[in-house]
Amino acid sequence: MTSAARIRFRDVKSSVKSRIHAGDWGPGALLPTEQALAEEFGCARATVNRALRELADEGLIDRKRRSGTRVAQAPPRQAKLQIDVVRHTIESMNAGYRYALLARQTVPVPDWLRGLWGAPKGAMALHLHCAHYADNAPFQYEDRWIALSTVPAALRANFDAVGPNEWLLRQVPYTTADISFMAAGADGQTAPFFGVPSGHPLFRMERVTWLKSAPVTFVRMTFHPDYRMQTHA
Amino acid sequence: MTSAARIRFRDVKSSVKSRIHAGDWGPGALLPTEQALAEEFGCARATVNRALRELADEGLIDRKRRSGTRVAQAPPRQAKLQIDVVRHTIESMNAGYRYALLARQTVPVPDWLRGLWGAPKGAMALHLHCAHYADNAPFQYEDRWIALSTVPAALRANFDAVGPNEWLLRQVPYTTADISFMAAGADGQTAPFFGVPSGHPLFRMERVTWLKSAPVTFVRMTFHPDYRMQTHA
DNA sequence: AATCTCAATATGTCTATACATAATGAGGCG
DNA sequence: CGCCTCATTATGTATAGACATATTGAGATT
Repeated sequence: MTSAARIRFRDVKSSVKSRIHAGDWGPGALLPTEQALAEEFGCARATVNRALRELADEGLIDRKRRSGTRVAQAPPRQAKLQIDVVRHTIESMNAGYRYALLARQTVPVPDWLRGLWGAPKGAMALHLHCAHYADNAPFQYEDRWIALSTVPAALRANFDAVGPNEWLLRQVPYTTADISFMAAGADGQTAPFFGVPSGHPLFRMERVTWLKSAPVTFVRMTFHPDYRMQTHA
Repeated sequence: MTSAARIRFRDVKSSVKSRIHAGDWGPGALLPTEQALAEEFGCARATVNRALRELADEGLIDRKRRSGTRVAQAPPRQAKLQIDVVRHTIESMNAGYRYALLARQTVPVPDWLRGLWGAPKGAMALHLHCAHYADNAPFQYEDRWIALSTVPAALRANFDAVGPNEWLLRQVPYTTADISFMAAGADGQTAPFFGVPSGHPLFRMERVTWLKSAPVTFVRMTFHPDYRMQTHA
């Protein structure tokens, strides 16, 4: 029969992982060397190396040259969030998506935003207010600022059909961003939009976006009262 | 002098990445084969393979056997959150950490939690209320449920010194969890704790935890009014 | 025109070997 | 005793070569 199917790095990886989960090696314990594991599994050291490297990426083990490989002290509690375009979020709920541009204004960048962006005095921005509906129920209120120094094309863009988020994704695809989440009370714009009293708790996400180090956009997304953001896998 | 320093996979990776960022290859574009890139960079195919594999892990490119490697259509907007133990969060702000157990009760698992956990009727739980302070200012209110069927040792544990989160991490280190974030109004417990009026918006995180498929714990963590959760690099 | 078969192809993985690099600890020296 | 030096060691990375595997497009068959 298949005397011993060729070992794959996935087998080594899952085998080591389950031994850790089973408690064979407790937190802080020193694992055998790659050499030793390679002999035990009957494979090349490179195969063990790849397995252990991926486990280290996942945060399950810590590796240090010369010292060896140890089980991580604190198991990783890291959450991955998939930040989708609102339209996709809504469509994946099998709901109808509708979008409306509520207001549009070209203004000097206010001081608080100049600080966030690191923009010079006198910089100009396009300020938009947008509404996103799921099956005609208000879903998200978008308060968007676009840095005209970096994205001047925004002035000539018509945001009636396509929302600024999707438009920006096409214009400047590869950006870096800082995201934060918080609770906020419904204000003069969001309270009437969602039909809740002023001060009502709403989930909010803010994102600052740069292209290299040039400011691109700042957006404050406020969600409907029952919204929950969940970790994804 | 150094005629041509040996190429490393990091060099290949960053070179390909910057070409994509620069727009040399737009979204959807087909990249050269590993073979071709290896010749261009003067290195082995395995080196190019590792570079491209990592870029694919980051979501920047899509790879398919025989079809080749393409620049991803939608640039990845994924956020990684580092969920730390509260004590670490507070200590890393250079603030003094203080913890207090407010209430402790053994009760049958309520229906809403039985649903979340998939627990049988009549299961028992330990229900705790805890307070976490940063420099004596209220920081987080913890409403904790522990499944006694899976973690019976919790009955004999003394949660006066060590909080249930850290205690559980030591008892059952390797678990899977579902995390969600939301906004909540201050209630009978949290409003007096934080000194805000009832209904005041507060950021909340809930986590359901299993060991394999056995329920371990459910926790509802409500944060102080100014709390923001931020993405971490 | 529709479907089926098969060879070509790009990525996926493994091996054996080699050298690079960081960290450690032992031994020597002041 | 404290400090420096250096060999040792485990991981980190590169290479050439090989085989595995999914997918596709072309050509053959229906």
